[in-house]
Amino acid sequence: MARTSDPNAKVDLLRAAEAVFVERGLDHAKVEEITARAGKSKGAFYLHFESKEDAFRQIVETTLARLAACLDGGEAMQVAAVAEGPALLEALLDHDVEVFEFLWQNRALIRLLGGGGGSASFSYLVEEFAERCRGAVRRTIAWSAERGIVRPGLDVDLVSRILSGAYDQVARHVVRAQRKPDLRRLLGEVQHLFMHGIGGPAVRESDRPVRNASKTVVGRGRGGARTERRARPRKKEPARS
Amino acid sequence: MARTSDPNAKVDLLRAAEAVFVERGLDHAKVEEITARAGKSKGAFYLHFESKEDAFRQIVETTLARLAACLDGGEAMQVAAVAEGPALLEALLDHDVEVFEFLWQNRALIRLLGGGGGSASFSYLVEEFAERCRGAVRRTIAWSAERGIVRPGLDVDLVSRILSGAYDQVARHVVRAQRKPDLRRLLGEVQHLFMHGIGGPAVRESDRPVRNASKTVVGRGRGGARTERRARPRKKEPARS
DNA sequence: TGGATTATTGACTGGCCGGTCAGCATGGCG
DNA sequence: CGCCATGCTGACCGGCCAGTCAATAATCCA
Repeated sequence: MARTSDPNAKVDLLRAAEAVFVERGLDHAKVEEITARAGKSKGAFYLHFESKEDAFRQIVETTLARLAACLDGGEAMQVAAVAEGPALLEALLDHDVEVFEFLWQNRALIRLLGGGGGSASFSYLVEEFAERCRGAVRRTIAWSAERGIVRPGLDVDLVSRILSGAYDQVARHVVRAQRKPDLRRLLGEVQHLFMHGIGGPAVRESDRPVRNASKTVVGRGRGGARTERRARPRKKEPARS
Repeated sequence: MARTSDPNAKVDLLRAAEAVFVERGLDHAKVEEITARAGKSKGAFYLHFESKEDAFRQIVETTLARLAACLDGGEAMQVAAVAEGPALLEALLDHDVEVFEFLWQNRALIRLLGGGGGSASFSYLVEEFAERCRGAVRRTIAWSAERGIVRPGLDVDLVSRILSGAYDQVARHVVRAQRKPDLRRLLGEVQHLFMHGIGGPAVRESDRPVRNASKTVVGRGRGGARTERRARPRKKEPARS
C-alpha cells in the first residue's frame, strides 16, 4: 500500500449529490457539478458509484429506509401499544410528531421525492414507499377500531387512503415551509379533525348512520363497509403538493 | 398556393406527444418517437412547436385549463349556489363527481402530472394549479360554514389543506385504477367521512370542543382556530401516490 | 532519497438527441 | 405538360454529458 484513500470521499460526494439532485432533479443533475461541490474529480465519483442513477438510488433508499424505521419503530409506538383511550391518542400523536420531525430534518430530499424524484423512472420507489405507508395506516386504523378509538363499520381501505392523502399533503406543506411549523399543534389539529369531522349543525346526523358495514376487513381491493353517498363539500386536486 | 397543408397534423402530433410524454416523461421523450407515432416527420413537429418543451406546455396548459373550468364552473355549482342542507351536500357531491369524471377521462396525463410532469422543471405549473385547487376548497368551506354545513371555528386554512390532500390522494387512486371505480359512491364516502369524522365511542367528545376559535379567517399563514392537540391515530407519508 | 504502489485526476471519447434546412413531393394553373 | 408555390422530409450538425483510462500525485518503505 502506498497511498491511503480519503475516507470522507464517499460521504462528501453523497452530500453534494443530494444537494445537486434536490436542486436540479436526477435528469438535469450533472456529475461534474456534484464532484465540483464535493471538491473531488469526476473519476472519484465513479470510484464510488456505478453511475449517476446508482448514487441517486443509494441516497433515496437510505433515506426511505430511515423513514420507514421511524414510521414503524420509535418509542411512541411502544407506549401506544399499551395505552388506552385519550392516552392512546396522545401516544399516536407523539408518533406522528416523531415522523414529521424526521421529515423536517430531511425536507430538501423529501421535497424532491414528492416531486417525482426529478425523473420519470424511479417514481416506482416512491410509490412503493407510499403504499407501505398506507399499509401502516391501515393497520393502525384496524387496530384502533378494536379499541373503540374509531367507530366500527368504516371502510378501512378507503379511510386509510384518505388519511394517507391528508397527511401526505400536510407533509408536503411542512417540507416546503420557510420556518419550522409547530408540528405538535398542526398534527394535533389534523387528528382532531379526523376524529370529529367537520360537520356543522346543519348536518347533525342528517345522514343515516352507517348502514350495513359488511366486514371492515383489511383485505384491500374490494371496499369493506358501505355507508351511502352523501356527506360534504369540496373540490379536488390532481397534482402534487 | 400549390399544396394544401394537412389540417390534422397538429392534432395528430399533440395526441402522439401526449402518449409519449405519459410513457416516458418529458425528459426521456424523444421527438422522433412522437413523430413516428403521429406518422409525421421531425420537421413537421417543429413546424407546429417551438421545441419539445413547448409541446409539453401546450398539452399541460390545455388540460389544466379545462380542468380548472370544470372545477369552478359546471352546472352542479349552479345548483349548489341555491341549495340548502342535505340538498346542498348532494349538489356539492355532484360537482365532485363531475370533476372526477374529467380526471378519469384524462387519467393518463393526470397521472403524469401527479408524478412531477416527468421533469424537474414544470413542477411549478402543477404546484400553481394545486394551490388554485386549495383556494377553491377554502372558499367552499368558508361558504359552507356560513350555511351551517360545517361547524364554525374551524381553521379554514388547515382544513382546506387536509381536504385537498385527501381528495388528491383519492384522485391519484382513481387515475391509476384499472377499471373505472364507482365515483359517486367513493366520493360520497369521502364526504361522509369528513363530515362525521371517524371517532368511535372511546373518544366521544372526550375532547374539549373547540376552545377559542380566534377568527377562522381565510388569511392563510397563521392558523385560525386552535383546539388543542389530541385526537387520532395515523402514520404519515411523504411521497406521492 | 528512490522506487514501488495505490489513489486521484481531468482530458477525451462516444453516443444520443434536439433542432435545422437543402432538397424533394405535391398539386394548382396556364 | 411544364412550371411554380408551398409543405414536408429526414439526413445531418453540433452541443452536451456520462463514463473511461493513461498520466500524475501522494504515500509508504527500505
